[in-house]
Amino acid sequence: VMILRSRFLDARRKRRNFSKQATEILNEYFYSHLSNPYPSEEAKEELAKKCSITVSQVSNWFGNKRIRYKKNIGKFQEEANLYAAKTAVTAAHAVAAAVQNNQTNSP
Amino acid sequence: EDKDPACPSEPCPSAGTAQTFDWMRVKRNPPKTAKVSEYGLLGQPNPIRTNFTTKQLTELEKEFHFNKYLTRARRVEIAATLELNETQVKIWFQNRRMKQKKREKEGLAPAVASRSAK
DNA sequence: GAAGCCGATCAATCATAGAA
DNA sequence: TTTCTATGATTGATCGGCTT
Repeated sequence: VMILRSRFLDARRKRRNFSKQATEILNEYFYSHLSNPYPSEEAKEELAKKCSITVSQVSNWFGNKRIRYKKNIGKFQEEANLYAAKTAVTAAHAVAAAVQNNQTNSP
Repeated sequence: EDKDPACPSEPCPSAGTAQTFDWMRVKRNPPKTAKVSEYGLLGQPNPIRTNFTTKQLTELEKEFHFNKYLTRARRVEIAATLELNETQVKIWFQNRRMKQKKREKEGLAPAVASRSAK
């Protein structure tokens, strides 16, 4: 039959998931730019370096993420809140550190 | 069920403000490759994304190896031979060139050596 | 002013990795 | 192990911008 669907047995067969931290970095960027999750070429290169993946892989990741996110926003709500909180905590730490440093220098 | 954007300027941390931005509303127009089938009859307006056969892809690939760009005449020829629109052939070559460029850019010096495999 | 190209993206699908 | 879901990659086709 039409078993010709053997799409030349692409290279997608040997797919490898990205590292936990790479996904972490990508998601942080995605959710902190949820209003416009379209990283520039420069931003993609930076993300690629941080994640130890190629620029194309970064593009693929954002392409898939955007499509899948808008396909079912509800499904990503929990994840969205998670990263929103994470960035908030990071910001809080920065402020706390600044305050701490300020007090230490004020006898 | 949508949430009324009650607090647009106030970053209330505990509330999951899942706003919908413009990029989430983007919709692509369906492919103009409608091409009502010859004897279709089935209420299939248009299969949307055409699935090229192995034969068609092989011929296109062969032609690409010969010429990265097509002339109008050649395009008409190929389209007729492979039973595709001129547009489909044109688009295929465009995509193929992009693919070629991508491969050249990446398949060149992986930077970090990988001579530890095998 | 329509037509082709480029670069980015979309959207559907494939094939596999991983969870259940 | 088998089934189902999450995810990276591929690709025909679209969108906007620019050139011919």
